[in-house]
Amino acid sequence: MTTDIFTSSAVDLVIFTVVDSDKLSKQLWDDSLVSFGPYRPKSPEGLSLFVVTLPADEALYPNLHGQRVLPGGYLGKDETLAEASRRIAKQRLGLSLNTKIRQLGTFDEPNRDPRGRVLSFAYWAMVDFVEIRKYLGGRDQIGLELVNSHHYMNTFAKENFPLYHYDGVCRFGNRTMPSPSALRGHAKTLTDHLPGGRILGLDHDQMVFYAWRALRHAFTGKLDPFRFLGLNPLGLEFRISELHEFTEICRGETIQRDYFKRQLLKNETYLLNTGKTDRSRPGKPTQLYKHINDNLDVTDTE
Amino acid sequence: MTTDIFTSSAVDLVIFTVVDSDKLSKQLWDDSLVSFGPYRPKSPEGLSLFVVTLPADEALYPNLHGQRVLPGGYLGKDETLAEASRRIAKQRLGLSLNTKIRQLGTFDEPNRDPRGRVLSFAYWAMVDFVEIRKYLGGRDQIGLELVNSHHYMNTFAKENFPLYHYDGVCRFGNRTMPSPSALRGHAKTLTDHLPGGRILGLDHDQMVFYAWRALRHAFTGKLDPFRFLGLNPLGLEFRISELHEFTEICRGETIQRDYFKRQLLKNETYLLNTGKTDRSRPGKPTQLYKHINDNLDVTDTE
DNA sequence: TCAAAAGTGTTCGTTTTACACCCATGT
DNA sequence: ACATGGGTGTAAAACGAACACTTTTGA
Repeated sequence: MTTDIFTSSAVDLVIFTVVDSDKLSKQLWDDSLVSFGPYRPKSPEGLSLFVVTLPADEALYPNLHGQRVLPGGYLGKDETLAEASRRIAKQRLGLSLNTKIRQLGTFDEPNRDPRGRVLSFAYWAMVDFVEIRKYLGGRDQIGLELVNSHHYMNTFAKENFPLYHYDGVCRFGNRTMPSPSALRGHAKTLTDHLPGGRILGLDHDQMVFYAWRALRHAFTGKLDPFRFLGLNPLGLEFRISELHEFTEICRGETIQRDYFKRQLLKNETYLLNTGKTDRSRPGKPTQLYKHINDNLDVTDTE
Repeated sequence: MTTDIFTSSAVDLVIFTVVDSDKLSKQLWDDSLVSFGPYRPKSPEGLSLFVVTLPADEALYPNLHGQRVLPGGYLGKDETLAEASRRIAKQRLGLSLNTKIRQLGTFDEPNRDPRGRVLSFAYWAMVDFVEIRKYLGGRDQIGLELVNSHHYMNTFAKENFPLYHYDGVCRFGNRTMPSPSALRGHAKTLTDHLPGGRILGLDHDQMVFYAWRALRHAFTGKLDPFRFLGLNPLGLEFRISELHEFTEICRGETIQRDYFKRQLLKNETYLLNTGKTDRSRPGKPTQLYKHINDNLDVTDTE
């Protein structure tokens, strides 16, 4: 342990995963593992973005009874923060984090942890649902908390302003566009000021929100999101429309179908047309695409 | 002191300042305080961006003899990181940091500090040159290191590719645009791979580079850079062309004069035309502008 | 025959880039 | 007169948003 006399150093992990929520309920025995808050879709809704959570440790946090938090742990003696992140994922979730992990920032509010001064180094990553699925539930009650879905975005837009007023919307917060107000800056709203209120314990809602904002980065401009994340959660071959949906959910905004495709397939894309046709869904059959790099494995820590 | 048994926690500060390098030499007795590297302008060059440095402590770092580093210090017992940053600025530089300070990230390479494992929390800010000027030189040899200037940018463009190939260029590194290569990501070059080689000791070149990238953010889109920085270094009333130059130096790229002005003065600007005419420079007299908020003081820590 | 999803043509307004020329000043 | 820096007109190109219509399938 590396607790010193005055402060402890901990690492907290924001681990995202994306899964088709229709398939989700069929694949899981116990759907209390998956928390949608008040945003459980009534009808099939396609992809949803989740974050991995655990119940708060009753011994450490008697006041947080029943609340859920992000997986975390102490920083070990001779570890780097990245190493600690992967170790903690392994120890607390059983998960081998072999995608890219990124530093989020240090959370150092003196009162952020009721036990005393704990510095938290937050890291984030996205993992494949098939990896995390094995560890859901069980003794440790590993679970998923909804971060975003089309259902959430639609509900939000109905109860507030249309989505184009925002620079991105998710259940853990949003930012309004800078232009309309004379302030000339983004105005952000976190869960404290959202109708649903806090979702996770401690300051972990903040961490999820900032991690989500970093995640949005993977989908800006001409960037290759798979390369950025070190992960392709869509499978080896996929439809453009699947990538479209994935992008919308992660960015928390809608993107025109036709424009998205045209931009994507413009010169120097990271996609390859496999030439195969997929007719697994209703409607006109589609071309399947794959990533130019067959392997996105992450070997280095950064 | 908060050194624990295994690791120390330190805060390092990347403090930027902008000054007209012509005025600079006239105002300073000893211009060895200001290091341009090989990029000292021969003729008047206008604004330059600098970072505040100190000589490395000979006692702590016998191997770094003669090298300069960022101001830093240990994290105190009951301080937040932001408080520590302001305290260290005061103690090591005499400076009251009353502009916005921002977290840069945690540097935790096990071998980054030859003394042993030291976690470094880097913060960055921009301060007014008139503030830092008082403390330059003297016993502590507080000095400035060039980060960017038109002279540097022009030299760089001559020796490499034209500036539009880059997403921003400065003496501590640059990023090439994502599009031309098939990689679909930004490719960055740090001082290790730049002809001049390392500039500061330890891993402080990295810190300056990442801080500079964050600084560039202040000048994107419709953002008000003064609000972002908590500082207006141009004086109460200034020319558009001064703001233009300030922006170019900080972003490390050129922006068209006419386009810059039109964009800036479009609806909902943060500038006010004072109606005054300035004829302090050759050429046609100019309108002077000021910021809509007379006061940019920062009261809260974040 | 119809709904669903994909593919594509076209329009329109805005943003960005570029170039050009004129203006008002001090020297 | 002219160099200097400021102001502005205008045009082309690129980009983004929107809309509509066609295509191809399964039910």
